[in-house]
Amino acid sequence: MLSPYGLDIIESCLTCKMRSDRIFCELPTSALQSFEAIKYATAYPKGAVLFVEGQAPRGIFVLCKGRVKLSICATDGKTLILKIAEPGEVLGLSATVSGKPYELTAETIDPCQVNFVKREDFLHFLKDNSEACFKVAEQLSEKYNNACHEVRSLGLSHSASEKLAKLLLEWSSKNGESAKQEPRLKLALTHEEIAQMIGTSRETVTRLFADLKKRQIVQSKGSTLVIRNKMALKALATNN
Amino acid sequence: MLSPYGLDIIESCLTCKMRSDRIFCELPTSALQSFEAIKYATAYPKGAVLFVEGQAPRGIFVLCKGRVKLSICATDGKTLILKIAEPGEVLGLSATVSGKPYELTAETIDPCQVNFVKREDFLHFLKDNSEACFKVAEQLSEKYNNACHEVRSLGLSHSASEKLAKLLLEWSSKNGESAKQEPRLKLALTHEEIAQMIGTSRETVTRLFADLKKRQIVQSKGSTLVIRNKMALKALATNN
DNA sequence: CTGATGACGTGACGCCGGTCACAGCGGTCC
DNA sequence: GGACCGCTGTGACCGGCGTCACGTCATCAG
Repeated sequence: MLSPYGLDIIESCLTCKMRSDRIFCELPTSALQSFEAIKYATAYPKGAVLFVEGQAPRGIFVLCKGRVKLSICATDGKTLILKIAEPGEVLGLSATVSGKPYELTAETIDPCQVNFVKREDFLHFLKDNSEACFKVAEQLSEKYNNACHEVRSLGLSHSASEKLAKLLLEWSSKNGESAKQEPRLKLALTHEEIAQMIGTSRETVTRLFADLKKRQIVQSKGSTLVIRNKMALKALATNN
Repeated sequence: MLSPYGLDIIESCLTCKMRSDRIFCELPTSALQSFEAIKYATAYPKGAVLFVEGQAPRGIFVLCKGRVKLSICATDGKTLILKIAEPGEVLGLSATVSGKPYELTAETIDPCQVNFVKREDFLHFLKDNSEACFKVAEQLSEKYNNACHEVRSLGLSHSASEKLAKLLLEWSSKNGESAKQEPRLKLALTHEEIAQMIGTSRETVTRLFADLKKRQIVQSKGSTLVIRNKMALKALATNN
């Protein structure tokens, strides 16, 4: 088995060990087999661009391994990071279904393994597999839901500190850490990128972190962040 | 035919004159008939609330006549209007498909005719009608697309004037007015509501309009607004 | 006619946060 | 080692806009 970019390639969806909570994974074997026939298993290095906003949709990208940064970008270069996609997510789905241009840009931030399916093939696949079609609807609902949360965070927050607090709480709830008294999380992003996630400037993020540390709400040990006062952080996230 | 709230009720989807660009309208007759069997034709007065964000999804609301305000709301009462839905739109679709709570609030701003379908019935309908299922996926893609535009507008704009200019251009492009040299549009919303659409305060909207008038970019005649300098407005929408 | 109500208009004030500028501080590559 | 580069930390400045306060105008009930 060749392994470009240091990845262990998952050869077949039928034998994939992750077949649990993934999208096209719980399909009947016959459907999975026809999916198998139209997919292209591909690998990308860190920093590769899967698609760019505004492009005509070529097809879907099922992320099997690695993380992908999803962002939108203004004409002046200002960037907003919407999400860091994790394995199991389907990227470019809505554009592929509707035929409209990709509405955001997808760029790998790890070496990634991706199953690509051409739009034409995918649409035929959906016509023939009503279960898959329903799963697509579910997945799109999920994405819409996320987008609504993003809108809420961007549109209804009063301050940058509120948005940062929300982001930290959201991150801590993704690992099993949220239940703990003092959740820990890895800060895999730079201040610049965090700023782009909450729509503010790099300097502001630096200052906000300094403030949180001074007020003993968080504490950083290298690249891990410990939330020492969860209540205070929640208060910041709901007030202003 | 009874007509509550001054509406002419469209009795059947099969004979509906609007069967063109609507969602469930281009289905084969057999599918339309089973849709007919599960839908409840209902009517609402102005100001009625179809559903509230956070509620468990009861089902979908197909808007046949009238307009519906879609908004999200913060704990402190601050409101963000996402969209004014027009006839043909399906409301509550994503929540009904995913089973998660409605992510926004829908409130009529005209007397409205609505076809309601219970979640359970609707899911069965989708299982049996793969074409309908695909249409749902298309519709959800559309909604996702809209949400992305909203995120872009909220997250990447530098100023309130930029967002207002974007909104006015968007409105003028909805009627056939956009091609004209000096497009006209009806201002059906109050300054307060416009403020809630672009995430700013009522006073700011008033001031922005005053400024646009002073600079001869727009001109108001009663409740209609004339865009006198489209170029300048576009410049405002892209710059800062 | 009069009071109430709701939308619009406008000045004053203050603060959040964007921007610029620069200073430490690891890494990495010759 | 030195040079370079990307990230982080901080101070100074100031402009946009949220907020408060108040005034005007149209509509409407009685």
